[in-house]
Amino acid sequence: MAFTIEDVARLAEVSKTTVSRVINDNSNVKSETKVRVLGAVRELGYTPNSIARALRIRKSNVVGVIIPRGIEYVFSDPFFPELIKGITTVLNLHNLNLHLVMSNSESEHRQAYSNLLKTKHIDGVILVCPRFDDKQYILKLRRASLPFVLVGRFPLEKVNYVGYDSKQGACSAVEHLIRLGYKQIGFISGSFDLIGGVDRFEGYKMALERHSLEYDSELVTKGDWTREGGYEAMCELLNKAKVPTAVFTANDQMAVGAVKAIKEKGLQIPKDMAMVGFGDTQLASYIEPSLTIVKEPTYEEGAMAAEMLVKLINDEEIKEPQVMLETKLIIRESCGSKMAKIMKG
Amino acid sequence: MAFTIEDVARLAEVSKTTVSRVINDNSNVKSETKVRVLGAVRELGYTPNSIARALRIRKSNVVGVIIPRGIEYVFSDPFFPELIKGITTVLNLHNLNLHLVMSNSESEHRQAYSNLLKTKHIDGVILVCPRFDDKQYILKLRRASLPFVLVGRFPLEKVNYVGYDSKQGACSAVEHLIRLGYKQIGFISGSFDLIGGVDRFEGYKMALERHSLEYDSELVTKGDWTREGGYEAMCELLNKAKVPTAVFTANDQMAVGAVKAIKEKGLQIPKDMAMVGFGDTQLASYIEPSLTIVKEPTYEEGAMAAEMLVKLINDEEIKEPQVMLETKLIIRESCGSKMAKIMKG
DNA sequence: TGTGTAAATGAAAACGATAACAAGAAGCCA
DNA sequence: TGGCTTCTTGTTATCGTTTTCATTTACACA
Repeated sequence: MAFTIEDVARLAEVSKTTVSRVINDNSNVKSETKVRVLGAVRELGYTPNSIARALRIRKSNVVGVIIPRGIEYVFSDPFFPELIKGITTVLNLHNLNLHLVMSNSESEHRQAYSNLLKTKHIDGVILVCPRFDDKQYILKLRRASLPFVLVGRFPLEKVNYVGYDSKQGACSAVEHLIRLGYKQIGFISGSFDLIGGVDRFEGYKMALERHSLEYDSELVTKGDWTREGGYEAMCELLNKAKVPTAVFTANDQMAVGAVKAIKEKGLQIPKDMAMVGFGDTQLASYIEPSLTIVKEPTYEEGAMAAEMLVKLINDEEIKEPQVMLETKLIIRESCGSKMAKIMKG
Repeated sequence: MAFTIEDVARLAEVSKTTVSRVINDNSNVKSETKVRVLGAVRELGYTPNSIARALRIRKSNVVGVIIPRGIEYVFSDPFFPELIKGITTVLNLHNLNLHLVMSNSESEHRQAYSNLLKTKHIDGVILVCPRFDDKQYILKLRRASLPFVLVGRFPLEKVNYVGYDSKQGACSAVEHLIRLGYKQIGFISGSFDLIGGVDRFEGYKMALERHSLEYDSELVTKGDWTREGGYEAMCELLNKAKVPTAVFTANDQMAVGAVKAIKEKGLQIPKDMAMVGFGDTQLASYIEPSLTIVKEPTYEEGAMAAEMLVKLINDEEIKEPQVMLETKLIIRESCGSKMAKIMKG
């Protein structure tokens, strides 16, 4: 069996308390004793039992990360790994462990939540990509007075989150098209159960408004974040009386589907139809033509969310409880902007 | 503060022991008492403190999943999410929690391991994609007599793993090309610090041998799993005196890079150069032409590894400690096999 | 009615650590 | 030397469960 603090104490001929002191704060222990204790620790290969410690100090050094059910369709490409990497990097720095909760159905999701709240073995929670209907769960977290941070903006007072400015990002994408001279700009939206879906739509409208272009619902189709959805949405747009000359899609997956539809129709990108996507998938840079996109700061989101949670757990003050990161427009071939640049120059 | 078993006991006017019995095994409790206890549990919204329980029963219901350092380059696309999904689905079924360890450097990796082994708060470990030099850690796990399962084949006696047959998969890819009539088949390998890198190379050679084609080192270049590496490796192949008419790449990322090199050279796929990749990335299906690939059974790997670990933890017998899953050849456009099929028919 | 067995319950110990408190040793100053 | 403070150490309680063991109650049977 593994050795306990008692074994160390016996070997070093001191009390458990002294051993504990040496291991933890080192306060007021004669250096001679300290040496003896550390020697015993080394000799036995002792490490504290983290569970016993967690029970006593009421702190487990574990944070839960909840990935919502059925979220795969948003997890285009490197989102998930990137986010987790951002989170773990920070957690590792603080010697915190990551407890990953991934649920594949609504009922699993509900159960995961209540387990997390009730079993009391978690110091805090990071909730990834909350949907509107996660509000109930978020309120539960709050009532349980468990520190938590959302990854993704959420429209609730005084809730801590790290998000990126989807609306602004979408707006900049559309403005990019407008600057290039496009006027009939279509939009393939995502679903509206995700905050990002709504924000991107608003960003689209904001850009139009800023440049005094009229919003025309004929140019807008609702997608569902998937490639197939993007394909169908684009087909729909192409069959309308008023066909856009440029399209902004709410994510990359749909953009890829849309590209397929455009090509099948015999149209060329960007000559006949310019495109901007949203996301940070490899896909976007590898299809032909490579897609101009609005890039999400995924790694940073994860890292900052983790940092914020660490502060919450340590009862430090949060200066900025609602962080909005900037998106970045990555210009590639799908808008013909290189040509445009030459024209400008 | 949260309620404890003592509060429930007081409310139900029984002892803690009885409450514990009701919650756990239900043995020998009068149904009348049981009702009273359950009522108290509900009234207080009591759930057991999992840490206290873990301390007492020496079982935490947590399994660690270790993702090696610097592995991103192997994590083409949906590998990581798919694998984790496979793992969590099974763990959820058994009410086990997932503790994710992701290390971004060798030192973090080493530390993560020793933490995991020492802090004794974990019932078992799943180690993803072990590299050859992980052997030391694997031996440590074994010495600690902590149940563990590897995801990915590992050449060590009596070690439990779930892998897929990389060699056979590679072989079938190359045989596919051979069947289509290609004789000068090039190979862009991965690095050899991963077992899969070696296996794929062997599969390549095995296919040649089976069909009495001579192995020619002129047709082989070493890549590094990345797109850039694939690009450069392909350039190298194209500049040799003896240029292959078909190429098998050890993963998709490199295939994509290779495609780029081929196109830049003005060659057409599959007319001038056929291609087969390895992996299960979206990328492969979306570049032009879509890539024929050998698909890894990622979800299944995760699920089966988790199942095996659960059995190990429960001291059940493992009938098959070393599972090799089958890969699947997905035929798309990059080999011109449609034409070939017509010719056959 | 007494006896033996099974069912139902509870008291106390244990899991392995830390915290609160107490107390002895040592140093300082008058 | 006595009294005070500071340093160092140990004893005991505690975190919230489960387990062991003992005890009480219920029931069947002679």
